[in-house]
Amino acid sequence: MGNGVTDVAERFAPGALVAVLTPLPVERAYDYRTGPDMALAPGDFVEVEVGPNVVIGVVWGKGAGDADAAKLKTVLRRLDLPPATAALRAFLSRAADYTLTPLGGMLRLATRAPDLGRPPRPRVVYRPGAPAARETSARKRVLAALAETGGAMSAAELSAFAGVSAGVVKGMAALGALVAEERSGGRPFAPLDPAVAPAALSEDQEAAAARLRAAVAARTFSAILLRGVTGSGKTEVYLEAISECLKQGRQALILLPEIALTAAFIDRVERRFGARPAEWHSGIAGAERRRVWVGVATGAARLVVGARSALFLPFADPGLIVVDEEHDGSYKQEDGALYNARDMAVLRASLEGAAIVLASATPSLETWANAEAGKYARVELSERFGVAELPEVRLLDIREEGPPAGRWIAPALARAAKARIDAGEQVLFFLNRRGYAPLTVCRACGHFFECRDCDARMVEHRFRKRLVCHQCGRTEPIPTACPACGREDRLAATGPGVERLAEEAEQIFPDSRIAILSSDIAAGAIKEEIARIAAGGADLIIGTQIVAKGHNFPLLTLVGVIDADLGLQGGDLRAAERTFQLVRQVAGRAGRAERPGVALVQTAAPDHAVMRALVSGDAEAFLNELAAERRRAGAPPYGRMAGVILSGRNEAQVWATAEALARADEPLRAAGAELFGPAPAPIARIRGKARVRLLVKVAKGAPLQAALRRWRAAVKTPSAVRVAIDIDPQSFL
DNA sequence: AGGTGAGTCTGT
DNA sequence: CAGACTCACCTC
Repeated sequence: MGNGVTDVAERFAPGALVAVLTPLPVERAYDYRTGPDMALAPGDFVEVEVGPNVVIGVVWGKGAGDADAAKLKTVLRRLDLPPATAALRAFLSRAADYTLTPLGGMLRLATRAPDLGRPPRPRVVYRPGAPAARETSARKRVLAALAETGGAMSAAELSAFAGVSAGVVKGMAALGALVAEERSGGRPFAPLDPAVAPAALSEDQEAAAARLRAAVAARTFSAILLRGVTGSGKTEVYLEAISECLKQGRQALILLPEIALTAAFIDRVERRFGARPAEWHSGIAGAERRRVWVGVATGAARLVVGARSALFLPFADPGLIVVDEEHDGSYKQEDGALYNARDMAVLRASLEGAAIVLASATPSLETWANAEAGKYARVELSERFGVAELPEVRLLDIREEGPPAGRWIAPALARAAKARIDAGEQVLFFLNRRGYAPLTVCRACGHFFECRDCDARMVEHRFRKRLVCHQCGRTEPIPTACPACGREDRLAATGPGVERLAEEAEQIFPDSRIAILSSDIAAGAIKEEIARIAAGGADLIIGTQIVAKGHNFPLLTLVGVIDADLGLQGGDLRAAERTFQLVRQVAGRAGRAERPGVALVQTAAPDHAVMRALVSGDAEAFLNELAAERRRAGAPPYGRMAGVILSGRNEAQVWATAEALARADEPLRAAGAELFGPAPAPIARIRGKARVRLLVKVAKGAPLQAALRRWRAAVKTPSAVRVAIDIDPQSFL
């Protein structure tokens, strides 16, 4: 296979040389000797020493035999965990090759759970024992709870389920009315039952569901773009595919772009399948994290709902991966390795022989192009389920009918909003800017506040009474006097943020209930706040892009996009695409119930292709236009790119390194690639580190990674300068 | 990642 | 010229 992954069932006898991969940032597996009384096979989890530390490892195959025999150590022990499957090992290898990440770093992503080397603590569960002397009502409830769930439960589960105190359970155990029993393994995963609440599907949805079911039933790799406008019921449709996958006895994974969405989504799965799926993201920690990891590996956990890191879980036999909101930028991020979870999900599905569903109302150009090229099947949901049309989108040219200076709500928008609120409906003002104002200037001397550590302005957050850097999160109090000229009370907020917008809205709509939704709200409180608003707890919602993602507000009929041009600035390759996706998604929040929705989009560029596409609603034409443009420019997905960001504390050294890399570009030219730069990165300094970027561009199909690897190996770069290579960059920040 | 041993800066 | 501190290097 060329990636060092062995398919044949090799066994390694005591004393044999085995290659063991550890979750350290190293490129390859190291050789160890199999311990006495130890038989190992590829994929086995083991414990080994690396230097002075004991770490977890995976038997990757036969030892290479190239290490100094005197240095060879012996595998300490084989761990009692299900072995890493050949498919998982192949996935880690291929993902490492693709993203230019050390192989060990990929294994680290796949073993991010605590105490994998320790055997799990046995669980004490209770079952009914001898009849109790006195049958109190609390005791009856405990026994009824056991009868109802048909099994044994831990003390904590039992008291919660029966609604009694822990003391009741303890007392019954002491009397012998409950018998304690030790069980190995953690709390079991409740079985998901497809028959609990089958969805009532429209004809359109049923046709789509049938195609997804067939893809899952085929038990081979296939990729499907599931496209449906907001409100078309995509989720119900792909839950049918999940249902089929569960019937096939295979596991399924649903990836969501944000943790904030998982809680509500899990409730929804519970309603459909009668039990909660396993949940995986950075907020799941400790014993629960371990339980899910092991459950996924043994196959006990049948369905996982999680953030991008869930893609690296050690599934025993996955049959379906769903990437919801596949166009979402948060699938591409740095957590140890730079990877796009959507692309890696396709790779994993192909290696696992699984189906993959990429769901979106506004697919990314990459996915759309793959569907156009016939690589992905295309399943469309055209109707909005039980709803009127997609909201009508109208542009408000703020150059002609804009608000007065220092104000952001145009009179026409204010009038429309007032009419809706008076009719008892909800209105949403969307502004993708947190805080009060993006810029604070001294009117006396022109001084403005910049972050000490970043090339970025400090943003005023008036509610918190702080200036905040949105790059590094640093905060400082808002001074009353200008630190440059010392004049008092001359500092002026410039430009809009959601907080300032709320202030303006309060003046226009003094009798309305206004709610702000932004990521500044604590993660735990967001779910309740959304529920409160959805139930009619506010007349006017003012929100950042957090409102664009998957929340339903049934009373909402008017969306006002305050500054549609915001995302178009900065000359980013995907600016137009992202603006279209975001505004369209936000607009789609309006008009869920029988009332049709309207979106009023404030722009100073009404002739821009994005704005025209938003009005016409013709996404297909817009994508065709974008595709033609990218094809001409040889840009992704019709050409390939890699972004290279160099960063370090010493600016001169960072530049010198970038220039040295730029001079040594023969390996790149040999592969037909072009190198651009060095240039200062758009954010030239973050957390005190200077940032310089290079860009590598090559025709589609050229060996980009191999060329990059040769290039990097040819230039010796100082370790004080970090060189991050981003394959298929999403943005150039 | 995390430890080590060499190289380097600071203060005498 | 000693002692602390930073940083490149290695891990089978």
